Amino acid sequence: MASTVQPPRGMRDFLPDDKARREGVLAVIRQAFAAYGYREIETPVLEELSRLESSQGGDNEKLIFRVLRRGLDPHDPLPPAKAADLGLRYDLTVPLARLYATHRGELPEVFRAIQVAPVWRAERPQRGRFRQFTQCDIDVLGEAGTVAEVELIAATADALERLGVQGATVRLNDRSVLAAMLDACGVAADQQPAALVSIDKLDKVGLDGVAAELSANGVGAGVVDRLVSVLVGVADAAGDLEATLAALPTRAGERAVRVLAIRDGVTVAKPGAAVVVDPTLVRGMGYYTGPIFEVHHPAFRGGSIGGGGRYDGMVGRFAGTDVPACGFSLGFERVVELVDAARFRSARRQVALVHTGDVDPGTLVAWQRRLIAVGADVRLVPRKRNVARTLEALRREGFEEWAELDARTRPPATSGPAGLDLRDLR
RNA sequence: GUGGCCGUAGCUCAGCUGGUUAGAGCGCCAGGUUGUGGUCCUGGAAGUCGGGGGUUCGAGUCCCCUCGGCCACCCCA
Repeated sequence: MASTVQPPRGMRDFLPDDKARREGVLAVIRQAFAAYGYREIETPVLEELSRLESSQGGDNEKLIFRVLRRGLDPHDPLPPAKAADLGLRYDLTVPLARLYATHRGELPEVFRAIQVAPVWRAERPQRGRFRQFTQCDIDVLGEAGTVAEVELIAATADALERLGVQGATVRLNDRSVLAAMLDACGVAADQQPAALVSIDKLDKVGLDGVAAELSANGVGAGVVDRLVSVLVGVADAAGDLEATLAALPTRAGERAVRVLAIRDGVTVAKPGAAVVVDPTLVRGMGYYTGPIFEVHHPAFRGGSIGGGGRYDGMVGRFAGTDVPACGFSLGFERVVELVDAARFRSARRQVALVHTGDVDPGTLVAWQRRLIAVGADVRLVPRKRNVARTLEALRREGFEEWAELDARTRPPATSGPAGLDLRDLR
């Protein structure tokens, strides 16, 4: 093992190469979003627990890292519920709603926000899943129309396109379609949440698996049969829009108008975009109220690289009056993995000054500053026994040019026109 | 949160059924060699065998606990 000293479980250090790549990807995403008139905001990493916990964050609420109150008496331990009053955010949507409620008067009527920031969930880590990870969110607050959804999807598709990520598909659905579907099949209201979770696993456990889980949850056989036949119909439609709609119960089909409007909108706005209407898409967050969407990529079977939807009820919980809201979140850690190991290197010349140990520090840094002044990034590197190996390592870091300095190298002029000197820069 | 696999020098790994001062390659350092530099030779530094308990005359090797990584589930980005 590398070291016994390690970062906390599920959290990572980023070395220069990783960091450069991540920042490069982030810059592209930010530009793609900013191009649609969105502006970046930032909120504290901590929010009041009561806000994090009452916002229908689904299972994520169980994964909150809680922060102990200050000044607790260690000899008089309180139950966890009373010992903590703040928690690390598990997503960026809840803090955004809070920010909006706090600053509504200072914000435009329709507010478009970018958020690029870490969130925390106390999950069991594995590939593409961490306890601290970065999300890239765009949200539209104050827009009730489907233009919000169309724009969000277009912007997200743009970001992926700019990054050269191929093969991503956006799946679209609407919570009300799901609800109508379950109603029509006779699923009792109190069984619907569990039923949704089961349906969500369709692509993983298959029809039989879903049916078995529904039965296990106490859904009657007749109801399961009806639901399964709907799901079979959807599956047989194989993505064909008309066939998919025809497979739905009438009332559910009627509820699909918004989804269809969004799909049509995206198709008109961005003809190449891969958008698929999928009545079995569920999504875990409880706060979604209408259209929902998710980005899938073959590299993450079963998982998504992003998702979002409309959450018209949440801002009202904080602000008192309802404000329509809709957002899309890209899972940065997963997106980064899909981006070609393209080098996001400095545009400036990267120069190494390989020097012997007998050059005095002032002279060394004077040379360094002279090169900096004419547009290079310059690193001082002590000369070692095997220079060739040193140079190879530098090249891997992006230092393509180098010059050698020893005590006999004449000091640079401290003034006057500076050109990139040490003409034998190699 | 549940289950499985794994954890030996900076890196990649070897250490058979428990037995003397834990090894190799690469890298690193020093000296020499070489057509002033990715060669070769010699020597050297470097390991709490993830951590803690236990079994044993004796544990890197067995048992328990713990930390961390990976995988599946759960769920999600």
